[in-house]
Amino acid sequence: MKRPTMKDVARAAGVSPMTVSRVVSGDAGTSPGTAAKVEQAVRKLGYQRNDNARHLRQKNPGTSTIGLVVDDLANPFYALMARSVEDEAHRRGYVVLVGSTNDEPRREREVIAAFTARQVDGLIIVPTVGGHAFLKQPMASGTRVVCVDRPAEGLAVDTVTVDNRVGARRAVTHLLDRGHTRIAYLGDRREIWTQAERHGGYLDALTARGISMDPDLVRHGLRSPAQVAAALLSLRAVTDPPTAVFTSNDLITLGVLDGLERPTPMAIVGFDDLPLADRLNPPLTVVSQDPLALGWTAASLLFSRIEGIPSAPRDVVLLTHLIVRSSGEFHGPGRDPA
Amino acid sequence: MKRPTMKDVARAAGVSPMTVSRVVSGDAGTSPGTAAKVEQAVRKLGYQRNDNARHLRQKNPGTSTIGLVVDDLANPFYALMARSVEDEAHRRGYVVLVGSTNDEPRREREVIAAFTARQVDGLIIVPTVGGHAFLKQPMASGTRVVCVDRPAEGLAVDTVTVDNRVGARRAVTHLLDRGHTRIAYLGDRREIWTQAERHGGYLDALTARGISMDPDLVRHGLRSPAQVAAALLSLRAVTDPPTAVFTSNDLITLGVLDGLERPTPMAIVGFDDLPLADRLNPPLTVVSQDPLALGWTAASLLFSRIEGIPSAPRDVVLLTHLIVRSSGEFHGPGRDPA
DNA sequence: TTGAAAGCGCTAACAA
DNA sequence: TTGTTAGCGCTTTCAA
Repeated sequence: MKRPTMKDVARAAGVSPMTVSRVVSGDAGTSPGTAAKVEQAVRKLGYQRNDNARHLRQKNPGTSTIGLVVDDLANPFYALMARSVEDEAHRRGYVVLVGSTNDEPRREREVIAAFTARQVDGLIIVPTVGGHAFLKQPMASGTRVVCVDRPAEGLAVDTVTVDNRVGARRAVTHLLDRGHTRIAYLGDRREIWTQAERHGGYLDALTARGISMDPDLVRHGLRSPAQVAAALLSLRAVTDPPTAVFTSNDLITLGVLDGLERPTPMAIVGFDDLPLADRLNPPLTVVSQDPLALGWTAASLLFSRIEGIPSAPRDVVLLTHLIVRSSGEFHGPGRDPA
Repeated sequence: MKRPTMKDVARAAGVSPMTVSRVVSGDAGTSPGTAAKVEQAVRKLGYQRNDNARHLRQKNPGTSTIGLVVDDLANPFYALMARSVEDEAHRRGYVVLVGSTNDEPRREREVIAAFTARQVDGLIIVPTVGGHAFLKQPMASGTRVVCVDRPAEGLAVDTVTVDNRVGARRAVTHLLDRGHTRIAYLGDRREIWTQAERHGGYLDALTARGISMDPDLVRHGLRSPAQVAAALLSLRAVTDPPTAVFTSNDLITLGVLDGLERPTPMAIVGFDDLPLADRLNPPLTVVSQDPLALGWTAASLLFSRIEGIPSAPRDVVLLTHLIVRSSGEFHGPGRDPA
């Protein structure tokens, strides 16, 4: 019932615990004969080394454990990122603790505290909206930190993001090119950095064409399908309603699609690609980013820090792509389904 | 640079390490005055307790860490499950180590070994195809195990699955009811329990109608979009080609949709619901299961075991639902797009 | 090649 | 209320 320890193995093999340690850890300096005896005892008892105890004593620092803290693991975007991080970690012999913050600073702090208490060597985090000075303590005592998707307020660390603003601008410009002038913006909380950036790109595009922003067409803080549905409804009720909408993340795009008849009576371009996007009617035009690349880049950065590579914090910006399908086309009122 | 220890705090506060331990762990028996001194020293040094060391000594066993081992964390289905497990774990003050097996027994063993070496209290696993007797050792030494999505070969543990066979049978029967008699089966490796079950359900449905299975219409082992595309192509080339296809998981459904013109020239019913499934042309009929419920059930089972609740291994079977949209309808050859 | 002693950071058990 | 001693399971260091 209790786990066997090295002492148990030592007794069974008739050697000292130190010899067991050497054999189990593959250190040199044991005769083949003794090694065989020890290995047999290990098998017989079902012994496995306790790595927590090991890391406590071992001079070579580190637990070969990292923590990954995302907004929501169930979001396909973060799921892909997580898989990518995990693959790289596994390749290097690390395991990964994972946690979702739900974008709540309090939960983020709880999760991070639980991870650092377990002596993770590093942390890859998608920071929530609040300040992150609380990370300075663990960093000072050796925990490496990399931010991904968004930068952390008040914290100078390696950060991997995409060109959100450019991507959003491109999306909205695409809509303008198709003849739309009444373009709505639907986004999550603007306190979230990516959302602020994308909203900025929306404004950039309008400004470049000399179109003044109409506050009636902008909705922030959409975090649930119900909120998206409500926003959409209210949008269609304004005088001179929008002919197109730019949606600032995948969940909002999904929400809008759910709230619209088919074929879509409003043009739409969304941030984040979606499976099946090309099989909708009309096929969905999107700004796509590569979550696997984000995850891999963040992991690589983290591991090079853990391995002791110094230098000032780096900012890596990956590129987005506008995938033009056809949901951005302009259709006059009274459009007939094709 | 080095992490401060209790000794450091003790020195800074002018007390013994034991007193620090009591304050930090919220144990009774320290005067408010000393507690305040200690807390101040903790803040000044940025001290955080090393929980690995703590768990090593603490009589109360357990590390408040569990491991979650899935086939592929990037698969939305497992991502949802993971989130659900993580939520329940967080609610109970546990953290979760996560790993993907890619359905490779070797990687599964590596991941599980890395987890047990870190003294996880329990494991929730989606077992790969191989035998799992190797789990008996950790189980004997106290690691609790729950299987989810599929049972583990040669291992009697709590298991949470869905009624795969019934669901598949319902899907195929739905197709038969719509007048199809030439129905193809596209599945992943049949060694995977869920796939064998679903294939069984497919056979059940045919048998119930006295239709004999045509081996030309059955493809196993589809694990990539390319393989699915190839299978689809070869299917359409057989004499008397199928008018409908039953796809045995979400990835295969996606692959088939990608390989088909629009509107779909072949009826299709898939296992697993998909976002946007209802907005396709035609809307996709599916057998849906609830990954959140699977995750939550597995987690609840695991935690009750960890808390010491005994009893013989339990098998929990959750229900699937046929969501009828319209991709199952029968259309003669030469069908005109609507 | 092997083992004994000490100690990693913490807490159980006891003593003051 | 506080501190001392011992020891969790392991590895370092040094001696045999």
